[in-house]
Amino acid sequence: MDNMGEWEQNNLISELKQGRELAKQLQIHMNIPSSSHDQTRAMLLQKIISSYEKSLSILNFSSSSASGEPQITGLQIESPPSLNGSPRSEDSDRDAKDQEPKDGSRKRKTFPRWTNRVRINPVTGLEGTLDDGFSWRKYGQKDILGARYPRGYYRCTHRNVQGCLATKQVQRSDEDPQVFEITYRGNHTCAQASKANIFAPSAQPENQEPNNNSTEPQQQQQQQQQQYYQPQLTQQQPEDALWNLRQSLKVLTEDLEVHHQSFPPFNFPSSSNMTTETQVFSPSMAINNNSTFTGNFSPSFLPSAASGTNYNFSASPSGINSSFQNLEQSSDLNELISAATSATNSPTVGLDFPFGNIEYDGSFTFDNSNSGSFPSFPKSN
DNA sequence: TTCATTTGACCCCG
DNA sequence: CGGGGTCAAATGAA
Repeated sequence: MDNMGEWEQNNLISELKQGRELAKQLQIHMNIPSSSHDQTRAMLLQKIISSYEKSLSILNFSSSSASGEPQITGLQIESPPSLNGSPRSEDSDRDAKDQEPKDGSRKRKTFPRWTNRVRINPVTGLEGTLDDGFSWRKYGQKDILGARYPRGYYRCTHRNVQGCLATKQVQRSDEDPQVFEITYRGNHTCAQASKANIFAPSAQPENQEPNNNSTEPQQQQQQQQQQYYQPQLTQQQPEDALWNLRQSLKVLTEDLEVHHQSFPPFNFPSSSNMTTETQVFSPSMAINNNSTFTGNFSPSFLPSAASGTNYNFSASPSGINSSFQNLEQSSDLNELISAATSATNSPTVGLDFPFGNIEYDGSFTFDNSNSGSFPSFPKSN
């Protein structure tokens, strides 16, 4: 905790520097007309915004947490240990809990968590967003007291292999069935994160295709969707331009994050998210001008987005919408959701999400609860 | 065959 | 003790 301040400071400084650099680059690019540079400009702009957002969020957190809670940011740092060592598999959770006692505080600390609320618009039909571009594997579903819809539990597909402890919970809002609350815990430490974030081609294990830089996200989403709606798709490339944009956007945020995080663990998605969300929609969108995107770029996963990418470009076929509605009515949505959320790798084919577009509600929340202490071990509860 | 989801049981925390 | 979260066997899909 002591370090937190320092850490935050460093992050803040690096964010600001980053923003400055990006602004300079933007300035340079402003003078260059070609369309190809438009993208670059958009990216830079997005990055700059992200940078500011992060900076602000860092400040906010620090001030807010004053009381003693460490910040999310800080927390994140800690988590890595587990990762580094030997990745534990599922069992680890329990074990971890047991083991924790060392420090003295045996609270089970959880990772920082933040919640995004995503709204799906049946009308528009884009999709998206339930997934953040990461591959998630559903490991449970539970009916929650007082909640009409069950909560789905997801963990990173690479947990066992890479020790990625990121998890998320997806719950549909009672009041507004079109709204889903996605709670993320922990950040991705797996290769996905880097991939997703970076759009550089990286060699990746598993299933990615060489073609797209970051295909994963797309793939994932689709897969899920596929299960329910479609047979598999193979990956395809979405519209290049859009695609690039998104990627770039991601990259940006991620980039930033990466910087600070020298440590593995968490990026603060939230931070980026928070601000980002606003940014994302408006500015970036505008910049892009894609009719396609339209709202969809959803912020949904800004948080994770930072890490992942989502893309849903899809031109969604009309069919989806209808299906979506149906689902909605039935309770199938949940399933869909889960599917959506957990993506594995799916190819992108467009469209796929039954849901339609998702919009960011704009709300997201952080839980600092855990911040009180860091667990040596990251598992969530 | 491999991998993901489903689902009931189990465990821990409050 | 109850609820939330996780495990893991069973099942299904590709």
